Amino acid sequence: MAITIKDVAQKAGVSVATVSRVVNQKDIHKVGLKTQQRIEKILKELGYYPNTMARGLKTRKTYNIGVVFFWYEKPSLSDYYLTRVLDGIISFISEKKYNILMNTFSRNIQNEGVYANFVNSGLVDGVLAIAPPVESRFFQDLKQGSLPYVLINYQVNDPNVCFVDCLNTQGIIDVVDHLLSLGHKRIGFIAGDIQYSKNSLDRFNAFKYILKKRGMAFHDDNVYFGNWTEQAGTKAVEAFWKTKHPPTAIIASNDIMALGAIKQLRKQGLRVPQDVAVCGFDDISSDMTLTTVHQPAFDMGHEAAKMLWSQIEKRPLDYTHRFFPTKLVVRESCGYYLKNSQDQKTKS
Amino acid sequence: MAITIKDVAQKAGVSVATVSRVVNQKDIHKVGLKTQQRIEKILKELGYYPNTMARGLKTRKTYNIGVVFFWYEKPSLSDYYLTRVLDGIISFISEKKYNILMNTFSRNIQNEGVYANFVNSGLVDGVLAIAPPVESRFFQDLKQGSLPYVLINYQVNDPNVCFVDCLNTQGIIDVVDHLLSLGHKRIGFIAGDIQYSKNSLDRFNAFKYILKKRGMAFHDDNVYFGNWTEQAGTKAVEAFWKTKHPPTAIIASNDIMALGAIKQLRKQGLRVPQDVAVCGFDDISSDMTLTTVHQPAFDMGHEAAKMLWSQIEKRPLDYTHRFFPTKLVVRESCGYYLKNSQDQKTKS
DNA sequence: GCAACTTATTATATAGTGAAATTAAACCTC
DNA sequence: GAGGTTTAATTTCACTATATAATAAGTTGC
Repeated sequence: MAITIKDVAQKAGVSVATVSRVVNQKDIHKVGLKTQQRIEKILKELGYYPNTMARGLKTRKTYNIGVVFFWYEKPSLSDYYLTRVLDGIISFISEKKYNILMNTFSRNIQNEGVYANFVNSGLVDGVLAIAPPVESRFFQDLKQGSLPYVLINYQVNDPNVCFVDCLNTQGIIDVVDHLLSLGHKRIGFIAGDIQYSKNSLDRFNAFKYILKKRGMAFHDDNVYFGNWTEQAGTKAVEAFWKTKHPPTAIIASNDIMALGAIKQLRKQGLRVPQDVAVCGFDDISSDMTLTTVHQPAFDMGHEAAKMLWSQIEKRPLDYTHRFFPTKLVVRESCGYYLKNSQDQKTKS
Repeated sequence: MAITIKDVAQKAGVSVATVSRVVNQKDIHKVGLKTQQRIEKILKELGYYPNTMARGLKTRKTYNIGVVFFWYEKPSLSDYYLTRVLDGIISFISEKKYNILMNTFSRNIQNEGVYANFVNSGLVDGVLAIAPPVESRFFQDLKQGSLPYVLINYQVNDPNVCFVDCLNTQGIIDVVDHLLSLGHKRIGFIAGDIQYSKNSLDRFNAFKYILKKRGMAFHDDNVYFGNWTEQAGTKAVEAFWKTKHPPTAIIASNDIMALGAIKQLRKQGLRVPQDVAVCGFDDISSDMTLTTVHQPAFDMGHEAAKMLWSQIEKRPLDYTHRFFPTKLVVRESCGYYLKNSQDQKTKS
């Protein structure tokens, strides 16, 4: 059995209240100096560590923050900008002496009650939700609960709800404009899943918007709806090249799908970027040749954590929303100027 | 204020014990069917969720497992095989309905008391430690505590201590033999920090061992002791090329340092692999051209989690140690045959 | 046939669980 | 004895476990 505050009190010949004061250095002026020192000595001798459960029960404070992310086929951090978001969160939160309680839910299966339990069980002081599914039960439970929370990569119209996001629309505009400036007339788009992902929807809408604004036609058969995986990228290329007019450039809603697309293009004997230009989104930096839209994931995680912390500790909040600019990173995968779609030349 | 079991009991006109039985489905035969149904209805109506703190206090069970990793300059998941280890852990643990409580400590600073607090606070049912520092205070606290724990990437002689590791020695032997077979006579070695990392030490010792066994000379000035970072890789190359006899091949103790080395080599006008062959360790797959030793990080994480879970749930444990084989992955960064160190040709 | 006694079922009351807050009390000092 | 300092006792937090009580139905003895 572990040492309790009672044991310490008994050995010191004082009450538990006195020990508690010394341990927490709270109302310490109510404890005499010599008793204080005696208790401190015994604390070390016995190796006492307060029980978090008991303390949490009384104080309603756990120093845990819940971090939730969602998966498609299986939970995974690897294939994702997710890791950098987490790094940002960790860097802020660990400095503030909080723990991170990680939890992950399926994006498709709506486990009734599981979310609510997580939110209402008193295990965490607040929640950071990374790219939660649209219209999800999870989101409802979060709203109904009394816990502070911050959404990452999700925008809400409610001015009271805290979130951080990147400027998806501008990111897509940049990459489309870049491709147009290279002379591309027909751009394929690989979307993430529109149904569950807010980011995906935003990026897709931005794509349609900017095409129209630039006076370009939008072709249904040059769009593929994937699920963020590499396989989705390969499938998209297969689909595009079954149509009469395959694109000369492809924008994928994330880097993973872009890499999948490149793989499939090469398999079909097409060169990147000579035959087809490919761009991604996220900048996961696992491939140093991919043109992509950089998302400042670390900063977003850091800022979200800060927002949550401010709420938990009841500090003044400068803003409830925060948008981060993206940055177009031009690399080799679309670095060529296109005279026309038949005859392609390299730019010196 | 959140709904408590008392509220439910009051509304249902029964005692709290009865409600507890229904909530946990424990000793449920002691509750009449109609009372059961009535309570279940009220449970939903009021939206009751048990308080984890109160429950944990009584039952001594939290359904949290602590995952600890260590950093050098700042906490980070990105630059590492760490992410895959975590994926393995998550994949097992989330299926078992446990939460992951992540905590990270500095490798250099020994924060007295902090580890012990983490181990003894009753917040977690067990601990997974990823590559803990050698001879660390953390390790002592873990041993002294009564929590079950499993070490990842750390071997201990004690048959009662659970750990998983990869076969570092064989990995290094494979890569050395590969380089020797390509004709290299002078191999540089970039070690991780020997002082704090068990893996690093094992790999370095393996390197010395196999050189001797193959009848090759070991040169002190062809060894550099880094700290796993990219910068360490660049520094190593700088150091090697200041000596009289720079190596024709370099083995780095992890991929990050190998990539740093390649960067610096190119900066100095040397070609990889034509002029210098470079190999890494881990297979972080952020660069598809690097020859490296693959470490089955996912499986290791998965297995470690399973071991821990078995201990926590008092299931029979098949073994306390588990070693995973590595696999040499030959890619471009060392793909050439060397006739002699002056005159190099490519193999067709 | 009725009280008394079983036996099984169902519900309640009570005692922890460790720590913190609140209230009460003891102890000085002047 | 007032006033301040220091310590103690008690209650609270939400929940679970254990022991005990109540209830009901059936069985037996006389």
